[in-house]
Amino acid sequence: MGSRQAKHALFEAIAMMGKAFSSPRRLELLDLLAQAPRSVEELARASEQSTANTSQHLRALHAAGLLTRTREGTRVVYAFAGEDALGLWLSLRDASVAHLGEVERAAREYLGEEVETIGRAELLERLREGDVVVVDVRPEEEFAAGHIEGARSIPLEELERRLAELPPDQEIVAYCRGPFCAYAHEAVRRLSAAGRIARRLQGGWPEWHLASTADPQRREER
Amino acid sequence: MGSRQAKHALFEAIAMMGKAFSSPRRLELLDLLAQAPRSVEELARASEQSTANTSQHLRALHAAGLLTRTREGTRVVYAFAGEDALGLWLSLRDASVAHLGEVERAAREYLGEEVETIGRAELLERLREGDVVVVDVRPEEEFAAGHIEGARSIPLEELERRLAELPPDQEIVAYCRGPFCAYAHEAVRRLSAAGRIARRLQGGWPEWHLASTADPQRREER
DNA sequence: CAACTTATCAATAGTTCTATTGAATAACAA
DNA sequence: TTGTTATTCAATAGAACTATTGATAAGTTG
Repeated sequence: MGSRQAKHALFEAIAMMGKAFSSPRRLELLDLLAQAPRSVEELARASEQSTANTSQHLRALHAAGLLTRTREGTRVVYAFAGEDALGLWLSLRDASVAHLGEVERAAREYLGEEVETIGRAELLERLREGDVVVVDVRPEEEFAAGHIEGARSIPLEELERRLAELPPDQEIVAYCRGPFCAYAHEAVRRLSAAGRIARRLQGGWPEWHLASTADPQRREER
Repeated sequence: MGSRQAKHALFEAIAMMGKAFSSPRRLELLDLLAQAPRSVEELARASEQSTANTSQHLRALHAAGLLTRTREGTRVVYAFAGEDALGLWLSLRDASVAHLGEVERAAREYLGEEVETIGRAELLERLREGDVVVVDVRPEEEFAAGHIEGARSIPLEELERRLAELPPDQEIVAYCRGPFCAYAHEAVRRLSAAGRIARRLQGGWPEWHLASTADPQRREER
């Protein structure tokens, strides 16, 4: 036992996982994939980088075991490999917010002025009472890939046009991709401007989903 | 909203946290610090690298907000910055085991033959019944920095010499630094060879500690 | 103050990582 | 088969990271 070499090999192997999270480009891809599985080309377009480069990064994430890869005809679709992988990404992101001032600053810069929020617990309560409308303001495909039960899909661009669909006397809760997604912020601002009572859900679909399915605190037995 | 530049800055900032986990040397330091706070020199010795190099890596981990730094006379002591940071390291490590065959293989190689284990729930039960002895086989300083309540400290090197301290008719549970620490494996082998009934606790002190203090599933509200 | 211990800084060579380009491959359809 | 689309591969130049060395700084002790 205690062989230095074996120990080094062990840490080297674990570092592969760490390296997966060490490039901003890769993190951007993870952030997109947290919403829904996507093809290389879609991801390349969404993150504004070349297909070849996107493909390489996806390959790296796949090699680290974070993503699955499925061929669909001529396209290749990548998706998160499981809830632990998704959870790890969210934890890393949250930790960076908690510990790095830069992240907080960059987030404020990106998101603009803060709006009123509502937490998971309170929303569940209000849903039970039935006096609230939940609106998913992400693109339709992401809604289709998974959404909060009972929510209706109104992508941000269509919000003003479809305002009549929302009952004028009920509070509206908007949500989108997560804490760093600007859609819900913007939606609440526009709804308020239109005279509605609106709040933004803390977190977004991935956080909600994970909190709903989590058997809390399941650490690998070893 | 939607400024590409601001978005890139955000991911760039988050990637700082990821980069902290991308070097095997740094992971080795984190692994040591998960047991107890330590000075630069101790860490350098324990991980068999130069002081200058160790200092640089510690500086990087500190910059990522994972470690705290305290001057104590002529020494500088580093420690984990909080339970979320510790939890993040353990999650990353666990995910790498779950998803990367290399890690599993390297671990088996390093740890040698598997021994009988006991889980947290069962141990808690047995402790309540009082028919088990828990032995912490880590170095004494690590025991001093924190240990399972009711455990007694017998560092691995002293195990044979102090065998008489352990009641011969009770089952013994040994634990050490974690799933990749060879001490408990070795302790159980030696105890079995001495005719005792012994098992190894799944995980080690950091896992136990975190599971004991966790309010499960606390995601930053945003 | 001088000697000593511990830790950090600064410069650098070697290595690894990233983005880019253009070519190669896979699946499909005409 | 040929053409088309989507993805990956291979080579490469430039950027970032790592370990090493020797010098410097902070704090203690005699």
